[in-house]
Amino acid sequence: MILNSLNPAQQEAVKAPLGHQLILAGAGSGKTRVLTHRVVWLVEQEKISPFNILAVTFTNKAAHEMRTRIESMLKVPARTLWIGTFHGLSHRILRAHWQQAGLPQSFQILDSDDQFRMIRRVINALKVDDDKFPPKEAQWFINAQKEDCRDPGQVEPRDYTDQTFIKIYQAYQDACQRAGVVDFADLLFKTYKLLQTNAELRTLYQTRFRSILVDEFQDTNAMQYNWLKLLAGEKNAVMIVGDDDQSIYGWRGARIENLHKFSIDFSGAKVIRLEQNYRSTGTILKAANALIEQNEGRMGKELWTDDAAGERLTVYAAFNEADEAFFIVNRIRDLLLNQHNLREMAILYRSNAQSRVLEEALMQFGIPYRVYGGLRYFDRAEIKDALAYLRILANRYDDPAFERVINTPARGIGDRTLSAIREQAKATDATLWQALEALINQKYFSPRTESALNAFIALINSMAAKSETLALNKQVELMLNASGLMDHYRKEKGEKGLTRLENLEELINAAHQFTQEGIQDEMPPLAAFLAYAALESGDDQADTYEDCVQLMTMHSSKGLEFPVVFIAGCEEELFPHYMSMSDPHKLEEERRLCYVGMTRAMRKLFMTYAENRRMHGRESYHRASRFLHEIPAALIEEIRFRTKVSRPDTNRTGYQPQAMGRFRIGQEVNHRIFGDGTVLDCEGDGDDMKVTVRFAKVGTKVLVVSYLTTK
DNA sequence: CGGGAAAAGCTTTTT
DNA sequence: GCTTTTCCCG
Repeated sequence: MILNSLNPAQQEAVKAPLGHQLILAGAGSGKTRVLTHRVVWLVEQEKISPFNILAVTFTNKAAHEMRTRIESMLKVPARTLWIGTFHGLSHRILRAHWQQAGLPQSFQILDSDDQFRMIRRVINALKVDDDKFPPKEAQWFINAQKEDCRDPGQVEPRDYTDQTFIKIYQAYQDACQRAGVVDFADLLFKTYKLLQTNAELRTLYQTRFRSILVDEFQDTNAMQYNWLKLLAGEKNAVMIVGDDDQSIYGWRGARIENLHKFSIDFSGAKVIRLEQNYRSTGTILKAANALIEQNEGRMGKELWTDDAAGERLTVYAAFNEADEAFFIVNRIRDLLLNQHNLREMAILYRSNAQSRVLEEALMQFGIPYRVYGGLRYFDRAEIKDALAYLRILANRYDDPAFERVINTPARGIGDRTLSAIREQAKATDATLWQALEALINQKYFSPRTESALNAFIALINSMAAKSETLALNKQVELMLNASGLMDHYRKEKGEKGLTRLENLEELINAAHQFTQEGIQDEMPPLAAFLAYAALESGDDQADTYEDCVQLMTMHSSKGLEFPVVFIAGCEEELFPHYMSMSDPHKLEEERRLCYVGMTRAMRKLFMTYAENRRMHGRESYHRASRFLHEIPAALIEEIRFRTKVSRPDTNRTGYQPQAMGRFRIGQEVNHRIFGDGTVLDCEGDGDDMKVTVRFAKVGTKVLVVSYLTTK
């Protein structure tokens, strides 16, 4: 094994004796290399079998990447090595011991949308006022309780509101149990409870995993911490890798203090700091260090580099969001002329809503771009419909699937019928399918409704019978046609229907591909495919080969790097976000987010803000973000076209707002026919000047100035 | 049952 | 304000 490609701190981490280790790994310090080398070291030097190693990550992407790297470095096969997400690993354990966990063998996983619908149904069934107890808040409450390992009976109600939420939590758990479904938090919680109560299984896993490695530890929540502690037991060695300065998921339950707790709970834990950065220029690191120093209670860490200082950061003060977008686009065009590829550039922002203006500007200049973090494939409505059919084929009692499928496509089963079924289910503590059968036996429905319902039951049963012996992809194909889903979406007019059809057809391919690659242990193919869809719904979406500008939130940029980074919207109220400004802890998290954004940049970092921005329909004026003021002025080159008049230069391809006469980018204008609008771009001068204007009512148009009046 | 109008959100996201 | 969801009616 070759270790001389690693620096001393990295080597220390890789070669550390078997015991607890806390690796504080700064941004761009090569933590994935350390983790993968460590696993190889354990196998080759410590002679630990891959069978005895467990590596835990947060995302499937990270898990896949780690496995690929380790397998390419190891000489022995690593199939027995467990690498996965907390959820994936828990799922695997629950599948193996479904009986002991009190689950049906065919149990299915609810995603957050399914969970939401289920909770909404429970609230209605309990006749609780959903204005006072919105499903969203109930969902939040339930997940927060689970993250702290509390069953409904273990929650201490502080007031009447809590009592009602506890009632909803209890009813929701009962409904899940009857339907044989578990939500994401349940995967971990049930595994935790299983190992806690079942000494035999606990010993089995504790004996097996002699060495445990956890990535991105600052993102763990309370339950994940307990889960890990339980699995580690008294004897096993645990190495965690994390960075307190990059903790940006506090709002979804991540506990930054888990990093501090680790050194106490896991006795003798040694702290190793990886501070040498291999990504950014000295200037970028200096700026990021200065920013993060403003936070209190840090574990302490300062990134440094052997690299040159590089260029100063560019800060641009824009009039408004359109001006900001055009500044960025102009810079991208400049960079293109300077041998940069589009894929080397990223535009980062605080919230997704900011992408629209940026997209419009990019589009106007014909610059290809890619927005990350849209709707994922397995989250699309048509795909969820199809999956719901598959789920009900596997398990008739899957209530969320039943609700989705019962009248999609429309087959004459209306709301009234459905509420009768729900009432019956509630009254007899049964699943919807059971309630439906009971009501038919009681001759409850009108003949017309009854025949529609019988047709539905027959459809599901016949699909199940027919598809039993088929290969997975043929099962999917049969279901899509027999259910009428294909016909349903074929009828939908326009581009939308066509895309949906394509998506459905793609599902057949996905199923086919899944069986080809399928190494899914003992699980039946259909159950395995459904679990895959719920747990691993495509973060492999990135076609990095396409050369285009990358647009994403700073949250989704974590772990990535780009030669050129633009951070847009560096204004008070937007970044830090107004929802996070009053709480010092939230404010510090915003600062860490800024730190994450800045440390994505390898060579050049731009930070821009708009003095005037339309937010929630209002024009609002904001000052530059405090984060900009926390960066030493010497590291910044500020551009402010309105106060610093630059000489007109016709050779310049960059931004020239001074040469625009009466109109400038961002100006509000009025047109006799098109109404009010905003100037997006100007070309030429005098009366021949052409102006691109986005009108509120009719969209974007290019006009000659004489038809416009300033506002 | 589907379309249009009214109403309700409106930070960040993975599993 | 703009977009998504819900609600109501033909």
